[in-house]
Amino acid sequence: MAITTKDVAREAGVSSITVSRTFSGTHNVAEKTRQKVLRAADELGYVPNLLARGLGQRRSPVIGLVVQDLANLFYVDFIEAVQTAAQRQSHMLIVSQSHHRVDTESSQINTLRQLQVAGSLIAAVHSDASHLRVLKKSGMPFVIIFGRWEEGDYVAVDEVAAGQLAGEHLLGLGHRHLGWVMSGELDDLGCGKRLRRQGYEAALEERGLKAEWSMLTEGVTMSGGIRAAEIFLQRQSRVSAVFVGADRLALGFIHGLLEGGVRVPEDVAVVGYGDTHQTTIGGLPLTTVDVPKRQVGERAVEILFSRIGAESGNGELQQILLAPSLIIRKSCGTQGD
Amino acid sequence: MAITTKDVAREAGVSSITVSRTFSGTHNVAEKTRQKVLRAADELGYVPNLLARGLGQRRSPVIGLVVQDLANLFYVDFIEAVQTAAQRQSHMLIVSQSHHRVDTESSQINTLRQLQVAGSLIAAVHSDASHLRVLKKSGMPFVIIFGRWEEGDYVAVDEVAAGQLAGEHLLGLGHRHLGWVMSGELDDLGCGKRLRRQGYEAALEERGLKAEWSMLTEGVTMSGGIRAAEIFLQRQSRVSAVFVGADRLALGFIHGLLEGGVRVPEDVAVVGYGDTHQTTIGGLPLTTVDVPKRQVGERAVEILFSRIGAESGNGELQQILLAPSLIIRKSCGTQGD
DNA sequence: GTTAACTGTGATAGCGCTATCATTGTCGTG
DNA sequence: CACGACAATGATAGCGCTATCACAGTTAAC
Repeated sequence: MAITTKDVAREAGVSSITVSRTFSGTHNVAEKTRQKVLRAADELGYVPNLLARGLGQRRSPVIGLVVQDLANLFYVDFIEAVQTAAQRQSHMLIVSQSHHRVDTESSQINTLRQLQVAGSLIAAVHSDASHLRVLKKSGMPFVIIFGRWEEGDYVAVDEVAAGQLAGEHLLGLGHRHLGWVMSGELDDLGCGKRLRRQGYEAALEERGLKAEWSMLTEGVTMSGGIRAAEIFLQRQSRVSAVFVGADRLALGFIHGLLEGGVRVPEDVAVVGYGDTHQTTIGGLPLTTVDVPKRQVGERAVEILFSRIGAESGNGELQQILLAPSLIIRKSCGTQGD
Repeated sequence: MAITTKDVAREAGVSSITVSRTFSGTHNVAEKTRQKVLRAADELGYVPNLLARGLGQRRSPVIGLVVQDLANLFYVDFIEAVQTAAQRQSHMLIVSQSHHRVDTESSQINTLRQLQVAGSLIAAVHSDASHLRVLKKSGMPFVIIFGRWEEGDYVAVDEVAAGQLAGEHLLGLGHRHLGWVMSGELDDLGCGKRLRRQGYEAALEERGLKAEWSMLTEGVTMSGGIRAAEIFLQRQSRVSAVFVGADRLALGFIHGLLEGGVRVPEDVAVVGYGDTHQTTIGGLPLTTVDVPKRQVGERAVEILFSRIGAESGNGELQQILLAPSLIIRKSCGTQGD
């Protein structure tokens, strides 16, 4: 039913291979022939079938992306960057979500393999990476993002530096009684949360201090943050500054504090992490550790295509750590205040 | 190189078709045979090749989505809903962006066709829909979203109602000198912006009023809104309430007003449109017309799959208009104020 | 016991493209 | 002008799967 290279070939008075070559651009075709073919194709409404092409080449011009949750604003700019970078390489982008579950992640990856995508970007859920090993053996190129997996390529954020940035900022503002809140969910790959915390605690230690209060939440939702604030308030501690390891959590936390009659930043300063577009709560813009999300996407795609282009196996691992930066808004006050 | 049905067949002592049927689930296979096949497949590490399957069936288990700009927060929840709905139907989702250009949109659609996707969702840029007609002829099912195209299926928002909602809210608060700001960019398909404006003006007319100030901006960026505010301020008009046809624009507009020393909502009330996660500026949460974005996604996918399932051509057009709703926050004050 | 309906399996033939090998012609060089 | 280098095109085969047709075996119905 569909119009094929053969139909176009007949119309143009050439062979089907010439038509194929005209459209794939992999071989020289004389300009005159090219024109004939294009005219014939246009006349017939020919559209190349990329599945057929892909079948022969064992891959389709598509890359896959697996993130935890597409509704998370954290990923918005990242995805835009990835799509744009993919498009520049004439590849389409499939997005899917793992919903923080290893089994879902694994099945998404599997489907991508079945679709013969050229490669994938994976925001892996968990440090249990047996399915990644399987994937690696399969030969499909992939790059881990926002997480570290020492056995393969990754582009991640220097989480230790992120924690330090937060800690040093708070210390610099004169706080001496510090705490933290972190999601206690399933470990992310490479234990980013733990590293973030370590960086934070390292900053404190440098001044001979220790976190005086801490808490692990379930999930990274606003309501998780609110609950954390409730618990914080019950303790009536003298803690005056808190690093909250995710913006949504931080916003919830601030909300909870404000509701509880605690002033932010006057009574308690709060630093978030991620910078996720949702920057303000109760009129208070959040000071947070920003992650270069677009850059992560661009670098990851770059690495991915270098793998796709190359013959399998060769090349050393590309393991990139990008530096976070601090965005000072109002939730910690400022030195001048 | 890759493991094929044939390899599995040999290992399991059946024919390759039986293997195929075991994995595609389209025919009965005796439980005992099934087990044998699955065991053999597992042993060999067999993964079905969906390109090959797709080649025969002329479509792949993928649907496409074309939006204007993936970085626009407006689409976040929508995309999440679409991905989830697609996944429920065992389809992957390709996302791409048109960057507000008809030619880009057209080429994205074309690529989707080449990939033999089962169907597409298109947030069409423009009322010039010749490429949509071509697409329709090609037989690939598609549903227009956030826009109206009378020649095909669509799921859109009742823009007139949205404008009315905004107008009535402002009128209800006692405002009598009203204005509006709207993106003057390329028309969206079905002229949503114009309808929104019409609804707004209809609400005013009902009270015998007219918009006393209006402006078209380029693009829907914050800076566009800021520029609009500058121009608004130069006019020194007595306008006390403005409907701004996009949230980003509205936030910029408010920002510009505040910078110019105008109080919001005391001096000027502002209603936005879209409700895009970015809800607050200068400590002021935006009152806005909300659009049921997730619902649009779910309905659109539903319609799309009904087309994919059906034999071509039959069935009447599905043209859905969903009702917007008003989210009252603070940028208009409230009756009580 | 015959017909009919249904279940489970197989053989064959492509789906539309391109890798591979082969062929023809064209040009420059000594 | 003979030779090799290269450019342009073609013929063939096959990528891995399933639609299609075919057929044996089983069960049900009258």
